[in-house]
Amino acid sequence: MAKIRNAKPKSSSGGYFRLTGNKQVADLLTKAQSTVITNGTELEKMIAKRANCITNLDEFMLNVNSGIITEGTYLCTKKVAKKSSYSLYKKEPDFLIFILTKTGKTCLIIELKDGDAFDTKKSSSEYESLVLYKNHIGSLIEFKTNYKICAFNQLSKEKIKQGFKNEFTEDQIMTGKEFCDILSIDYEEIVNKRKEDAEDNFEYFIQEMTSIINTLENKKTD
DNA sequence: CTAATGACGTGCATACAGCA
DNA sequence: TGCTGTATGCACGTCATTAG
Repeated sequence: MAKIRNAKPKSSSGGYFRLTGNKQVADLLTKAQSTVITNGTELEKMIAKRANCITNLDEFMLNVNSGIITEGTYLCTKKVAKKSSYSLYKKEPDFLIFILTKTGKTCLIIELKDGDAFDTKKSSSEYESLVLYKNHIGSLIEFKTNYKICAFNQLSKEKIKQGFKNEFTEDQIMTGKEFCDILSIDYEEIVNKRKEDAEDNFEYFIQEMTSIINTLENKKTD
């Protein structure tokens, strides 16, 4: 759950205090910033929890190579990939998806983005990292490898493409819905759960601001 | 002139190594 | 073993410079 009211920032909020000159406001902004970060990692966790996950990539590959695993769709998290022999100097993508059918084996390298607006300045380096990893793992496994960028909250591929300054072609772009469909998990359910958080965050934020305003008013009439 | 870009800065979370 | 510092990833921002 990514809720501002539950955020417990560890580092100090000096920057926001400099910005506002009010400790209560600064603390609230710090908690909000903390929650933005949490929300991103939370999304990865929500996906991993609902998908068919691999817990050991090396073991999985052995099972594939020895014919024990022949079919199915499997999700490999960054953490699991990092611990495997397929790790690439801490430059793992967010997810790997392995799709095995009777006709072939595919590995999708996924970079997941929360939100629909991007850090446009980093799109080219994101791209290079994906290509790098594709070449790396592609040379090690007998899968057809492909990289995809996924914008979880943007339904329009054209907008995603634009957001990344056309660094990716349309078939390298995935929406959150497509991503979830591949993994057979419920996109709407995840989106709705996050909307609940948003409602709570709105209420909490307004409530806190109101309370700050009230204390200021009271000081005035003292 | 405007849009894009690179370098840099601020804040926070998390994983992990190294230490006591 | 548990704690702490460090590296990394992510979101968002400024400023100066460059490309068109």
